[in-house]
Amino acid sequence: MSISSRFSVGIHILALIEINKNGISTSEFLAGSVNTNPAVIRKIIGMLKGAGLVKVQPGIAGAKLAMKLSDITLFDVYKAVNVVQEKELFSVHENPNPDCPVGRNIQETIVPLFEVAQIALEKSLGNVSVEDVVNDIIKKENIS
Amino acid sequence: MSISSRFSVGIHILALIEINKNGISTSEFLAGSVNTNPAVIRKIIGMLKGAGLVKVQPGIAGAKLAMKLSDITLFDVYKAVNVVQEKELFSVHENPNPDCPVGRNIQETIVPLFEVAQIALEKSLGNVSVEDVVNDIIKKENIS
DNA sequence: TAAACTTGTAATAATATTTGTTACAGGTGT
DNA sequence: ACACCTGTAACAAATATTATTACAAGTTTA
Ligand code: FES
Ligand code: FES
Repeated sequence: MSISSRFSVGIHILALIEINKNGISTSEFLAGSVNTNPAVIRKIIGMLKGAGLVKVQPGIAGAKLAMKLSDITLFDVYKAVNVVQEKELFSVHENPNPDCPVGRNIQETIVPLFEVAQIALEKSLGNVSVEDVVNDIIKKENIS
Repeated sequence: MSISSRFSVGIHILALIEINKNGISTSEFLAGSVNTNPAVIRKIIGMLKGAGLVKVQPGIAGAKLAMKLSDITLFDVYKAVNVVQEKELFSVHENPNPDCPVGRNIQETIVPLFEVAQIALEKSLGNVSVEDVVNDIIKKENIS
């Protein structure tokens, strides 16, 4: 199992809008960089827009950032593109046997533990901004 | 996306072997409690055995614990059942465009950040033992 | 106003992953 | 010999992910 690449693509999109800020970032342009279909990009941009991270308008070419990149954390992107439902990073087997002491309690016991772990993950994502990502890309470009 | 329930089933199996320690925990017995097919249980038990968490022998009915439950953390189970590959909790889109400054750097930039988050998750799982799970189940049973 | 281009969105297809099922070889104990 | 178990592989079914195609509706510009 792996968390959908929608997340990494979302980060990619935001970073590229920034780096291409003097140009026009259409879904086709972005798709060329990510190497996927423009419709995929439009769907993800729609999600980023829903979360207030970008501005786009039907008919008008190009997406723009709606916030400072330093205010957008990876956690914001992660939530925006909806790759993991709340409390559902780990799936738990359904319908355990209610006649078994373990079966009738395992879910209630395990779910909160899984939740703590999920929150630890998400907290970590919250410590990094997309600006950090862009700066790292710029640094890597300058060195090489 | 969700992490395979093999993980929760693995925890369930260990807990049930403990609670049924005076009985014989065959794959059929365990399957009845988890509510799945015995072959699924045998496959998972095989993984737990590979990690040294349980003892089973071909032909001999029943699985036994190979370690003290207090020494088995949820992280141990998680690794044993192989629900997430190392560094691959998050998938990253492949083949980004090497002619784009973002495309040619995004992977190298993002992967370490994802890794930090994954480790935070795993560290959290390492803080809880299967014994804690069993104790919680027992507590819940006694109250109700 | 028409043509050219865009976004938003849905329907569909292709692919991959997860889970369950069936079957059976080979081990063990009665 | 028989009944029972584990280990394992092959297969099937159910889900989820990603890509593709198509088109309505908005915008620009010529
Ligand atoms: S059914 Fe999950 S522990 Fe018994
Ligand atoms: S950022 Fe992923 S291809 Fe440009």
